[in-house]
Amino acid sequence: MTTRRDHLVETALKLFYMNGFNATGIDRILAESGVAKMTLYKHFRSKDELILAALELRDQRFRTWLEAEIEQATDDPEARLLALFDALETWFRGEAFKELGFSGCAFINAASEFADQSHPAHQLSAEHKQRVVDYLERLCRDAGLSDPVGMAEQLALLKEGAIATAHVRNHPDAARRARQMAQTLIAAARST
Amino acid sequence: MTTRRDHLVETALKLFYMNGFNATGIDRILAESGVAKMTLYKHFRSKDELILAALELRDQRFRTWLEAEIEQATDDPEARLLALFDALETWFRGEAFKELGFSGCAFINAASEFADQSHPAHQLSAEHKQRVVDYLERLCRDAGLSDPVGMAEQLALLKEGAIATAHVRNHPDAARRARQMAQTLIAAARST
DNA sequence: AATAAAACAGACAGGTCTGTATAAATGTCA
DNA sequence: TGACATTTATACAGACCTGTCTGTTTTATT
Repeated sequence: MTTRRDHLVETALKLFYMNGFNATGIDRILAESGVAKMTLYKHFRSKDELILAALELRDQRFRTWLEAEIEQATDDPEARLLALFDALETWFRGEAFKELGFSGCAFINAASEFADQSHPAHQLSAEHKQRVVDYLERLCRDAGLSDPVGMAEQLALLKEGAIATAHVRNHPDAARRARQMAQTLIAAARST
Repeated sequence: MTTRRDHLVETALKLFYMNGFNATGIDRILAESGVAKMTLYKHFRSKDELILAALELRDQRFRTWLEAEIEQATDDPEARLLALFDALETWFRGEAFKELGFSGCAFINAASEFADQSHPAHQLSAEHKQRVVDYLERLCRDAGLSDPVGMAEQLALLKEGAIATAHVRNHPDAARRARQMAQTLIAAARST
């Protein structure tokens, strides 16, 4: 029965994502979740460990959501590459994770706050990004593209650019622009 | 003679950029700069104001550097669009702002820590991004592209994607990939 | 050299932070 | 019901934070 621990991580993720890691105190997480402080420190050795648990939850949740969104959009392998950007747009508009809204990418945010490359949270963020690239590579392979690795990296780069643009400048339509660019790039890759 | 104030803002920018805004205490900035606390509060009403001053300095410095880098690279208007990504690569490799190294984009970082869109630091970040887009639009116009506004937005999106990728995943070669993508997209735009 | 402005050092207040200690309350399961 | 583990409430330590206050020293101007 880890329901107490889970509830804690859930609340932590929400507050960390919406207000930042350093700016969110433990007391706030405890108050919001209704969990006692000693319970937190029974499950986690430190706040840092809680942060890591929250990011791991986010990684799992986000990738599950993204893959489902893409795969239920269409069966056509090439159309799935574009469906990525449709998914992004619903995310940017706050329709994906209703209780969280959209505050950029939790992992870009983590890498910002924990700038040191060797920090566990930064490393975990890099791993998350890599996992997404790996998934995109699979999609590119399914679409029969000649350079699935390269195209996956291209799509990932467009995705990161769209996220940053949507967040910093509050331009959710960056997803549509990225989609258009992806279309052009895929067409160019196909004709080689 | 604002040399004392300038030195303070300079030190603040360095520490904020390398270690984050919330994680950097005022005492550290004072110790590193050798400025007394009362001097800080004579020039700024609060830490937030110091943060804004540091970001304004960064905006000015970064854009000056970027424009110089592009304009001294070549006189060919179209080649300048690609020179953007060469500049990014030297930045990612830590050769641009020697004393700062590379810790991502200060404005993406600021938007991460101050997630609220109405926060002055977030707004200033959005303005910085917009100014860069405006500059790129000028370059696109000089290159005689048919849709300078749209292409500037595309290049900016590639730039943001490259920055995020270079920082989070520690992939400075993202600049080169973005350059390649830009080339393809420009070619596609020219042939319409 | 005299006067005014600026920067200095350092203590301090009041608050917040993480993490620990203690003891009461709650729930679980035999 | 009784034994046991988990969670709770609350107080606390020690560190750090921002911002203020006081008084001294340095710097600039005339």
